[in-house]
Amino acid sequence: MREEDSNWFAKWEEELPSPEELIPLSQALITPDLAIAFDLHRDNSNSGQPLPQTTPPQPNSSTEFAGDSTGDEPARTLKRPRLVWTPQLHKRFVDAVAHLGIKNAVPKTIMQLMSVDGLTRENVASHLQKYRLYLKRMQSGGGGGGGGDSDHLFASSPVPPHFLRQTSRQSSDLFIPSFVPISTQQQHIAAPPSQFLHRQMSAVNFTSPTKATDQAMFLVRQQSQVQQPVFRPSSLHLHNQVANYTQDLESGAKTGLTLFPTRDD
DNA sequence: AGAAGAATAT
DNA sequence: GATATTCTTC
Repeated sequence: MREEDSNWFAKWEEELPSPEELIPLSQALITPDLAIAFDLHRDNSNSGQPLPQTTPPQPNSSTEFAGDSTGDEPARTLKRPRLVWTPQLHKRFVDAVAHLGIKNAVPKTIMQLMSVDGLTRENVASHLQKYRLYLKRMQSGGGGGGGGDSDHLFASSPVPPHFLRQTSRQSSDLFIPSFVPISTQQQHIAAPPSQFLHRQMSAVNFTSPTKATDQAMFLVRQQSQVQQPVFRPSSLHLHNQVANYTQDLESGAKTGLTLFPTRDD
């Protein structure tokens, strides 16, 4: 039973740094049905590749109703399928929170930063609540243990130090959102097809050497011109390095991720 | 009124 | 256990 854990972890370490993992985040969202169908927690080796979106939960498009129009209501009163928080999606979540700072990291803002089409504030709120509990748990006694086995999802994404501050507020979080939401609304923005959209997020490198694993997760692909982050803690300068997350948004595809691959607007 | 957060429910 | 939904408070 536990062997599996060791296994996937070991495997994880070796296979993580592959470019595949670093490239596209275009498929951050998977429909629950799909997730279940493909049995997600199988192997992340190919998680970089967009999942085969062959069977979207397309409710219905034909929908011929004999006299009743209540059936075809694209309204918002429809029940969305359960959201599955994949490691990719969670990563995006953590990034957003990290760059907003704990203070500004509220569901709405996080949601906007993530700019995932279909993602609701409630989705984020729920996840945030759980994530906070995880952080708290980690502060209590998780530090030594290094992590339980019940938080695989959260463990899949490194936790910025700012999240784990002492139980007291040192100097609050003086974080300046170094970048603006892709779109205030939930519309897709037109992106130059031939242009890479590198959303550069700045964050401090965590000093917790959980092994090369963590580093692998920092999508440090290239550090050509690292734009000095806007935020600059003039005061205490921790001995942390400034790593830059580079979120590769799909080039040429929809800039905003979408929960629902099939859309007919 | 609307959003955040905690408490519950599925 | 993971998400959703409800409830309370701001």
